[in-house]
Amino acid sequence: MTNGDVRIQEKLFSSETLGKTMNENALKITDDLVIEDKPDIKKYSLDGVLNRVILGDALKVLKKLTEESVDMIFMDPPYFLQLPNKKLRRWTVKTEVDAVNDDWDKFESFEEYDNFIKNILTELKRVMKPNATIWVIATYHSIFRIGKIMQDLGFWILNDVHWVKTNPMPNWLGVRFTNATETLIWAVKDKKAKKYTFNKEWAKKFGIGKVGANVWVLPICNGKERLKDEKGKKLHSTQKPIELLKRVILTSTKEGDVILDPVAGVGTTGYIAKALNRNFIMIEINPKYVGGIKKRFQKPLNINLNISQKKQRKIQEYLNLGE
Amino acid sequence: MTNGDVRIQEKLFSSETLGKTMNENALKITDDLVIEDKPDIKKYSLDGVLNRVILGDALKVLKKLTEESVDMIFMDPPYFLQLPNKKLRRWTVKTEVDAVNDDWDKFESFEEYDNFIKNILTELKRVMKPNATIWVIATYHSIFRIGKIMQDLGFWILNDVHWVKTNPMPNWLGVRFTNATETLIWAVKDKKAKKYTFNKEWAKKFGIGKVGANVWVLPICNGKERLKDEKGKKLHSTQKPIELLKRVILTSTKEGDVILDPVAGVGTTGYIAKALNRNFIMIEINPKYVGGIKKRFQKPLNINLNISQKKQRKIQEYLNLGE
DNA sequence: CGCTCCCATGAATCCAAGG
DNA sequence: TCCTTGGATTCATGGGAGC
Repeated sequence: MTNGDVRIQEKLFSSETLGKTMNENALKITDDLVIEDKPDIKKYSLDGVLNRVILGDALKVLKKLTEESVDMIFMDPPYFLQLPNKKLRRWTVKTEVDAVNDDWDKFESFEEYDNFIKNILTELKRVMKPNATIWVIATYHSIFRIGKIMQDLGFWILNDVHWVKTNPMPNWLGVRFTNATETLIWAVKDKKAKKYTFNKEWAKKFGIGKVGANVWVLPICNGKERLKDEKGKKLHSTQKPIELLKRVILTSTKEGDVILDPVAGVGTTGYIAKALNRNFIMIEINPKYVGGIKKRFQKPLNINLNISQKKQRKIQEYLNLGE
Repeated sequence: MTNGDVRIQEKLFSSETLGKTMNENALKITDDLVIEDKPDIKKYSLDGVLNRVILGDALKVLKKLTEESVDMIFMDPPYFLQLPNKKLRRWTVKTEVDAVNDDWDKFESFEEYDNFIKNILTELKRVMKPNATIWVIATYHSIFRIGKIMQDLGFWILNDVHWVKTNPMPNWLGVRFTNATETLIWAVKDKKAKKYTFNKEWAKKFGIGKVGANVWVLPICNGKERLKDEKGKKLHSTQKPIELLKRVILTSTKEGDVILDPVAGVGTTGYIAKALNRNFIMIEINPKYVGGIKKRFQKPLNINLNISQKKQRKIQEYLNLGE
């Protein structure tokens, strides 16, 4: 452990570690980690984008990627939160749009959102190898639309995996159940796809029960793991936990695989991919987030492969029913 | 407890009981419990169908029901499982999995399925009171389509509630995560609907954690609770657990409310509704299932309102992580 | 009657190879 | 594409036989 290393010590998830940090090559990557997409670039070779972050529009960049070139995709798209104050938070930019007519706006917004998802998924399907798999995560605000679009595009759903948060924001008003879950859809390109990667042993370790169930219990991203800006504010509003990506990657990829994240945010996917000896391709349009990724990649990471006894106790405690 | 009573003693869900069984009136209901729908019937009054099972096609019957007349709807539609033709064999005991193979779950295409769901939901929305709520349950095979259609029809989703089964059938070939969940969508008619019924105390009791989370852990329906035909085979391939309906009804209705189940199956919804002093309207097209309902209603039921210590231990045990 | 052992079974989009 | 068959992957639960 060299000076300046800031190892992410997930207190709740530490017992044994992989014993491998990102190697020198991985660290050198930071020099030319980012590629800026430009209109005059017509096509990207796989080698040209491997272990790179492409600063640019997801859809535009995806169209330039090589077909059947990636082994796994993780996508964490905008969630399309419709806020109750009659304003919509759009996924494109952080502007608030007045809802003049609720019905009209709802229809417009759904259609716009659906098209965005459909277009991205269409390109993602194109760049997937025949036996690649894809993960998409969202909450109930949009996961149903996404799943339906995926089925319509011919994706064959393998599982819905439910992330149960041990520390959700309680619903203080008491007007509905506390929303403590996010849903991940895991799918292959089409019904015929066989021999995709599925590491049963990891799945059994992560899922509750003894059968490797489609339910993962883990906390949201906070503490040292959470990236902050210069003002100490969180850099990204929905940064995903390392543990989540660890599970996704370990259950569905092999070492050396190519993992694509088209809406990378602060780059958790690529960061964990690298630490687990996978390759990544990330796309992100927001320079602020890309800056966060660059900073992040300067620091190696130990991934704790096992879940500690202490964490197990914490989770059990959380899951306790009744009084 | 009179002679001949067969009380369902859910061993795992007994500690305190409601102390009320279905009363004499409820039992008398069995005499004229079933109404057969006919083309010459143009309209049903609310009184005429209250606490009755209508033998007929869901869509046709729904069109004849009074608008804005029900407080809550529970729908358990076909899931469109699309199971493969070849049966799955257990290699140890040389038996085959008796998977769902009912005609009612067969559709030609997603389009046909979508239309089926959309048409029913449209009528359901019509008969809902302004502040009524609706529950729809399904698995990943179709829940995404259903949710998307609901949103498009203007339903406003309050929660997705995840039923985690303590005893799912394992994915023993190890090609995907064991599918241990079903998803319930809980929604109001539209975004404007307020003051719908939500009993926070029950929600907190049922959901895992201390915040009333949207995750319910309970076993599938089996044992004495499971209805059998004369050959001892399960009467309905997808009978829902009493405990599930108990939770749905207690969290989202008041005593005296009208609960509609348009695809009633063997009538768990109405049966539990009655035991909890609610009113029901059920629609079911299959005479075999309606026969099951009639038989079922001849026996009173105690609902155990609390979850026993023993069951709590069992659930915790199931949820234990790691080895 | 109680206990143990055995077996059946559950909303399952669960295999691969060869004819 | 359909069907058969070899091979070697599964857990919680409850009923019933047997002791």
